[in-house]
Amino acid sequence: MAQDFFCLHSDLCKTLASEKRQRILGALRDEELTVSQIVTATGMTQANTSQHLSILRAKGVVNARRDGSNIRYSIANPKIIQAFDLITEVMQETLDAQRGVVDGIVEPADGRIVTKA
Amino acid sequence: MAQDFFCLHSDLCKTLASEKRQRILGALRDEELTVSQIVTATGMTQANTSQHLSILRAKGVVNARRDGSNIRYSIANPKIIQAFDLITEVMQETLDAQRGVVDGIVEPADGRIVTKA
DNA sequence: TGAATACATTCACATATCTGAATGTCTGCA
DNA sequence: TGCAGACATTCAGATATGTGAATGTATTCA
Repeated sequence: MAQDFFCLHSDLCKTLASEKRQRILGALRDEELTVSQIVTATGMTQANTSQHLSILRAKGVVNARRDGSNIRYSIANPKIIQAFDLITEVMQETLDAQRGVVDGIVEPADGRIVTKA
Repeated sequence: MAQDFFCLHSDLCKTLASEKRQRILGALRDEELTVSQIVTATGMTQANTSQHLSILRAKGVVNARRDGSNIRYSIANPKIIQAFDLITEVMQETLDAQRGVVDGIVEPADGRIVTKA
């Protein structure tokens, strides 16, 4: 694997790993939206929304097309939604596991790594 | 969707969005490894490896079990690998698209958003 | 019990990222 | 051409994150 593979990979991950940008992607999940609509949907300020859209655009995560005085954004690659959903599943399963739900086994809540038989 | 959903979600993403942690996950991809083995595989220092393993452990991304004087790490949920691979695909397709490969259409290289017919 | 190995943690500092405020640019319309 | 609406960008301060150095803890073995 190329030496900078992980760098590119984590770079894309970093782009996705922002609460605000996730909110934007959540809003764009099913439809193309203008910036104003994204602002309304996310409750963020216009300037901050633009900043994050700029980052998403630069990384090729979203597409932008001008439509009159509006600019309409959409998610560039449907696999991003798939990845998003996969992370959601992992998150849910991890939360369950941390609650000790699986097999009814409860691990020590502190960070200790215990010795097992 | 719950208000802190995106927070939890991006939190997990942030955990994955580190070049070093990705290198660790890459090493753990197919096998359980001791810390020493991870250090060798990644070329990172022992202390730094431990720091990142600690973060991965805290977020439930990896499992740790003691085996004698060693501690063996493994990836907690195979879906993390799936997500990893999905991101890889998106990354590859985005790079191709940015090179203007798709449909032979080359977009302006600067950040401009042009008006289309 | 003491030394050695394997690993974890803490601290202080450097670096990156996020944010709001202010301002700039583009488009449509009068 | 001038104004208004829609959106982007820049800047500076705040906050978060990553890093090496030093040190601590647990386990094995003599």
